[in-house]
Amino acid sequence: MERQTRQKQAVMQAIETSGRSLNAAEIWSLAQLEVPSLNLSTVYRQIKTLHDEAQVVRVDLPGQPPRYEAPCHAPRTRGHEHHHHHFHCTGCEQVFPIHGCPGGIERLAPRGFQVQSHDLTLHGHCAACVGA
Amino acid sequence: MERQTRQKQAVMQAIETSGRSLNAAEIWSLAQLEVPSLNLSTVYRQIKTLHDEAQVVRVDLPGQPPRYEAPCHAPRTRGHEHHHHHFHCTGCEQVFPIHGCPGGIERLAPRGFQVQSHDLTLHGHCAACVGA
DNA sequence: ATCTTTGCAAAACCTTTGCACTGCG
DNA sequence: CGCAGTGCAAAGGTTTTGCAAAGAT
Repeated sequence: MERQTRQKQAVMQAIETSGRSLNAAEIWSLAQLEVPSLNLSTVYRQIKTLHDEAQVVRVDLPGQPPRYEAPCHAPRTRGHEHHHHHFHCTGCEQVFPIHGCPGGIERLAPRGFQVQSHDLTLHGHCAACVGA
Repeated sequence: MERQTRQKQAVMQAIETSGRSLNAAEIWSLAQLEVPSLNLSTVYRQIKTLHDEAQVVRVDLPGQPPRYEAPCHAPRTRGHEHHHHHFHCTGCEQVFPIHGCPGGIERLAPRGFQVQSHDLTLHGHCAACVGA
């Protein structure tokens, strides 16, 4: 049976309250504000558990370590995660969700290929880094 | 001054003749057919050299180790690499180039964000794996 | 008291680096 | 020959795992 611990809560809360996608180290930093003794291994283990329970979604961006974010149920579609993409700021390295999606992507595949899904990542400067 | 070696030729040839994007291990396997004693470190070093010389292009797909491919000069645009994306086959794990690109991607960014570039990856089954 | 979860340290995995040797020019 | 390039082994960075101790129920 699953137990409630300060560590687990700290990890979950870090992911939920950030509003963006965090990698393991970022989650660790944030969760340590809550539980200073928190160990990185524990963060990885909690991430794995939460991911298996579909409490967090893994976000893979090209050339980057995996990030994790809280499931976004906005236009709730039968329990499915809302389809969205990500903006990667090359200034502060933070990753933000973006909600649109260009159409007609299936048409780009070579003839005979079958598209199951797609990932789109935008790179650039976030509002804060454009100003700076 | 730069020297010609069997190892360098084997690495370059593996990348050029494959017609797709290869990771370090794949390059190693292929190049070893040519030079069986080839060391993985040498492969990494040659990749780095070739990449610095713009002889190979690095391809990062979400959640995957970096791959490398020969530059595609098709619609040669003043020496620039032709802008393209990739199709990742979830069956055979191979990666293929795709040449279209959906428009209006900049419009997806949040207000105040500045888009510099983008990556698009399609996932699915390639023609061979659809048939199988 | 039981049994999951934790912290620590070691291992695993991929990539890079130090160093002496090979071999191209 | 001289020095770029190679092989090997060791080191780095990140994630995973083994194990004894801690702590939730």
